[in-house]
Amino acid sequence: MISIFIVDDHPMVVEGLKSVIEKLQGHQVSGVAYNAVDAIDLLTDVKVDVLLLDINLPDVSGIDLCKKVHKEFPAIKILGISTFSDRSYISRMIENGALGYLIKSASQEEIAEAISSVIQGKLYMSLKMEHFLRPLSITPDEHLPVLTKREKEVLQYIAEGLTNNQIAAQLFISPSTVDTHRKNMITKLNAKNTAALIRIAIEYHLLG
Amino acid sequence: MISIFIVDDHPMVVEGLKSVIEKLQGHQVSGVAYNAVDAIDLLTDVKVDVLLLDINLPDVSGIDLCKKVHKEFPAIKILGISTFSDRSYISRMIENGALGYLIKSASQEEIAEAISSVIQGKLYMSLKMEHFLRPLSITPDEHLPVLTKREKEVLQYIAEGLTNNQIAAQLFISPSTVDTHRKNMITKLNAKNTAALIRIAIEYHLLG
DNA sequence: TTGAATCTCCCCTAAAAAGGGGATTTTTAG
DNA sequence: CTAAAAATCCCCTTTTTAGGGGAGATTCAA
Repeated sequence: MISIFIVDDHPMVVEGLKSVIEKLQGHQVSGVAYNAVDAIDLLTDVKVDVLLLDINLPDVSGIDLCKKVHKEFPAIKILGISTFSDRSYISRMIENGALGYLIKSASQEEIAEAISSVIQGKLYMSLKMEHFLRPLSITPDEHLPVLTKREKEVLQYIAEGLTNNQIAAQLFISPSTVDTHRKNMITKLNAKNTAALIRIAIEYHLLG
Repeated sequence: MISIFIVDDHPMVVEGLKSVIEKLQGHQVSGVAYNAVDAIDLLTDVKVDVLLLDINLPDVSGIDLCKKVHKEFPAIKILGISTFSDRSYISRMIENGALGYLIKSASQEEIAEAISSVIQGKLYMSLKMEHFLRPLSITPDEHLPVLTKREKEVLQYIAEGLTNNQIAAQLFISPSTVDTHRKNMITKLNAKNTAALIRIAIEYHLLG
């Protein structure tokens, strides 16, 4: 009997997953939690083989919870759940111990397949999602772009519509420096210009 | 017996809603659809009192479907379903005939209450959401900016990083025209420049 | 302590966008 | 049919960004 634990703050999603899983032979839902704190508490008490973990939780981010669970309960196989828009998060969850992810539009078959994959220790990728990630982007070296602290600050102001001069005044640095940061970010994120930079940054959740 | 029809492209959400509704006395799920086209087809055949309609559909936007259903089946009470992030869409759905909305994290009680509210023709607002909308923002005069079809096209290209000249070449129009569209959008969305335009447009879900 | 990353700053020129203005045609909805 | 909305196009000047280049100072981990 495979025990599955669900963490998601949307009761609807939890219900849906539960009803799908309980139709599967040899699977049972051993518990659910609607937030990270409850999840950690409950995981110490019940036997869990597979953890279905939503990426957007009310208290802690799914990424952090993923990390924590992976560290404290290394035997538990983690499957991320998310919507389409969370591409960048997913890679991060995989970097933090998840064995795969499911999109919320997954079919019953996909859910079953995902669970049996991770039980065997295999990586599972939701098919519809795969072509959204660049091929083999699961390799740890190819990852999402990293902006420095200062760059993020500058980015924030750019997104608000400030010019280099105005940002410089805010940060008490030279406009040239702001310009350098802007140019570096455009290069890092492979953007054609500032407008595209903002779009890409938002896609990657780089903007507060 | 109240007949409920569910439109959502996430099977999990559909399952969850279904299982919640079927626990309620005097309610039945008379059908489900995973996209707008199927929804319209099926609605002509079955008796439907309340339509639970997701805002993000794969083919048409929930807004458009809402409009269409409200026009063609005025007797059907429409309840929008969404996640937190879709604030702006919700107001638009209400402008287009929806009687309320539910967030996906709604409890069984809230779902039941929402359905009975709209059956009585009352507006239902998911409590957790209410304070996210500015008070009384349901009034039809206070609304989110509307971009024209052409403007959205131009916006799309801007977000990809094309310049006025490049966009003009794509659309077979003059660069001046593209520039005019850009300026108009900046004015409409009250943005300081193009970078801010992109951010605001994404916030308002104006970008595909 | 040494090298890499980050942050800082400057030069140059060309291109693009911003901020005004006005104006015509085409579409669309009443 | 007609008025409003949308789409088209142009002028002007100034500001900002893009695309190159180089380079010193600091911070931080190996």
